Amino acid sequence: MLNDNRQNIIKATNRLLQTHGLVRLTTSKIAQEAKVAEGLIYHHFKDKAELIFEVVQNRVQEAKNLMQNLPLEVGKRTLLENLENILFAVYHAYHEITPIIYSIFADQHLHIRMQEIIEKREKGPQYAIKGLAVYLAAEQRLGRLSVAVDTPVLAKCLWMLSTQLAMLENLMGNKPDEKHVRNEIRSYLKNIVIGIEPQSEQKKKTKFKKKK
Amino acid sequence: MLNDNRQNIIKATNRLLQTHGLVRLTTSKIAQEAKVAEGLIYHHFKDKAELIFEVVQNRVQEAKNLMQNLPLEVGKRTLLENLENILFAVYHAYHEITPIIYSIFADQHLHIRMQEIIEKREKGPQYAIKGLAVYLAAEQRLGRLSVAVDTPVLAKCLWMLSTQLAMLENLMGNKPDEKHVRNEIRSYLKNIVIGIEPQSEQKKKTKFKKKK
Amino acid sequence: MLNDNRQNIIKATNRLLQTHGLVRLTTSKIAQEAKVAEGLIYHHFKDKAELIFEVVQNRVQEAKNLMQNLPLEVGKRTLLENLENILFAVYHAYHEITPIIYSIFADQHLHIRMQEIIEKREKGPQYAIKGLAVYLAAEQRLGRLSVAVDTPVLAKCLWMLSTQLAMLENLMGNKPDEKHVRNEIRSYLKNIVIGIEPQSEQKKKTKFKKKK
Amino acid sequence: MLNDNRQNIIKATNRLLQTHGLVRLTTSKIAQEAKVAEGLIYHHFKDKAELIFEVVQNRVQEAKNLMQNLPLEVGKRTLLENLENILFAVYHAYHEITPIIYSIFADQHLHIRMQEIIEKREKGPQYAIKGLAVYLAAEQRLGRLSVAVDTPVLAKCLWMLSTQLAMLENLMGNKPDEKHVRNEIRSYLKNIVIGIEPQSEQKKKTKFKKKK
DNA sequence: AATGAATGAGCTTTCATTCAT
DNA sequence: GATGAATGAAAGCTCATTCAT
Repeated sequence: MLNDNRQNIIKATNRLLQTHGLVRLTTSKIAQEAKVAEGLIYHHFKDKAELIFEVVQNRVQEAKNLMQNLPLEVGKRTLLENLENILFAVYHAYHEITPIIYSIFADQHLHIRMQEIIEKREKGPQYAIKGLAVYLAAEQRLGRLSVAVDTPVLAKCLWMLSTQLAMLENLMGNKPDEKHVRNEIRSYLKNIVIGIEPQSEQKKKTKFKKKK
Repeated sequence: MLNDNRQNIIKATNRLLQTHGLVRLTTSKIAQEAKVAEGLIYHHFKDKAELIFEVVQNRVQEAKNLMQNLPLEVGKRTLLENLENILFAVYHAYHEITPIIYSIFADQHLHIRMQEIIEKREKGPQYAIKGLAVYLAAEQRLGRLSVAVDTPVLAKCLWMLSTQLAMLENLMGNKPDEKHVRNEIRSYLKNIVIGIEPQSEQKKKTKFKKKK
Repeated sequence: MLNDNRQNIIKATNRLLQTHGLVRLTTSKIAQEAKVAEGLIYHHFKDKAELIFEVVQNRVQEAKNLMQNLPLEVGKRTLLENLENILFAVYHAYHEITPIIYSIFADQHLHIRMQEIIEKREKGPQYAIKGLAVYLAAEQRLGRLSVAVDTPVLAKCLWMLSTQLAMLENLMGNKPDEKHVRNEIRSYLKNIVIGIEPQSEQKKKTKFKKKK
Repeated sequence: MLNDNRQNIIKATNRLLQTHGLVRLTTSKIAQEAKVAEGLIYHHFKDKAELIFEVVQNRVQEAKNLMQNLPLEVGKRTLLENLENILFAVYHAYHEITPIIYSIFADQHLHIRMQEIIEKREKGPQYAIKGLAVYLAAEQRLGRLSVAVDTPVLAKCLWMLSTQLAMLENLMGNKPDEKHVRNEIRSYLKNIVIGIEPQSEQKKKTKFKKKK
């Protein structure tokens, strides 16, 4: 309860970062959005930079957490179906977060400070991707994914495609549209991951029967 | 000679955008960097936004031009070698420009203004990718790329991987290191594009029959 | 006490408007005159226009209030003596305010904004004149003013003469000099209002018959 | 021909003063309106103040000239008809000019400079009114105006009413509407000048017969 | 005479931060 | 903890004026 207002301020800042961006984000707007007095911000945070930093950090952590809750159903359904669902989840995890995380590029100070954290606290993408790599390795062990595949690299590529899609959609100002996004993802998977499924005759037969 | 100072201002703005970010970009710093009076900025540009806008537009156009000069050696070398060179070129085209473009997320005003232009002047990614798609189609016609591949989609995926790599390197604060980047790209191509080269006749037959 | 500085700013602005004119009125001069920080102006007023606006409105309201406290001694002294005192009071109410109001012609933005308020809040001259018209009607009922007179119109004319006199004195740079002003007013009344006092019965009869 | 541009600048300034006011009048807008280079203004005028001063002075002179071309038809029609026409002409002469002349109040410097001119060159209202006073004296000599009237004072009053009406209409943002203005003027004349016509029986009879 | 790029002082406004309450 | 008035430095921008051409 005592920290109620601290959370209000963080949430208000997050909301404003999302909707209006870092550039015109003022302490007075934050106070207004959080329904507290402007001065209170300085009881809870050293300065505005620290507040923004906390918000961005929260969201980076959040992205990592979301990556750890991917719908990883090892051995179930087809691999492509699973990947589609996973990439869709990744897309969703990043679509909201992207504008805030990328705000970092707008401020060298914030950027440098975040770089340190990313390195020290293992908050970088490589750590967020781990779960996906583990999943792919599991499928590989089950024989549902070609052994020729380097699973951490594939995991990274899939993550990159999903997050870049989220970023492009944001850049275009598009609101998330499930159908459109799923179509995009499916088209990537169809054209890129053609070779990653094991090529032995039996398996292929089994698989494509199921698809029908 | 007449537009000397106009160009000086644009170049100075680009330099500061690169080194200090959008948030710390002030008209007084720009004037100082360009060695002109602050008022002159407003003789050549309606306001600060228009100046930033022109810089971003120039750089986007530059990237687009670079995309049209990709090392597209159809039929020569191996496909993977060619793709590696191409993705490396794309990476280079976007490495410097990425932080600037993403900065725009941080300023709603600029963001909205940019979106309009992107739509009107066909400056979006889709147009930058065209050349790459044409190349892939040519290789496909030569039988060096599986006919199962949808070339525009593959082109988009390769572009997304290259640009997202550029973004990640920026996020980590890494300066462009050819060896490192080429290794990354090669690992992507190896793990992802495994299936896009035409396989031995038997396999292809089996596979494509099933797809139908 | 809480609004102390707000009032200081308003008073300082009024003083500067009076002494230096609208063109030379800067926020920095206002802050200096009010002995506050320049930024405080924007804590209390949306912008400079709103501040000026409030000052003008205050003074217009003041003039209106003064108009409602005219020395209206119905039935006492002679009509001309009363009118002289009234017009002198009107002159005084407007002498200071005239340059400020007329300054507004010089700024289209302020002018348009003022017009809206004048219409909405009934701050125009017509409302200031009401009291004078009521007085004249009272004198008319007492038989001290010709029934041929349209009292609202006469009230308006007397108000116009007084305020225009105030304006001319300002234009000439004359400081208010009671003797001079009273002489002027007396001369107007003598020459213009000759016919408004009821005349001998015969004349009135003749006249009003003819009017019908 | 050589002074063509000088005149263009003066006319452009006058137009802008009329439409947009003194406050936001810039040399760049003037140059644009006059279709000359900004620098040219300083070949023809010492500075911006001198240019504005010349324009205001021109218009004051113009008002004086217009006052000398009033429709003074001595002995013709009825006195009230003549006065109505005269006041209407005065109104017209001042309606356009008023916003520019009163701009003086917005700038103390301009105000002080104009005061000197008004005094030295006899450009003040008193000189503009002369013609009207002469007309009234002529009518007085013809017996069409009571000998009790001090003609210069009456002339001044009539001028004040007309110009104040012009000023009020401007303040309200009303465009000149002949019907409305004539009604106003007529109402002033009816209620104020009741007594200025000679009161002998014969004359009154004659007059009102004619009116019918 | 005419141009318009260039200047720089000064304007209005914004905003992170402080502090008395 | 909480308020919001107050600060003052610095931001974006305007504009009269100059000057090389």
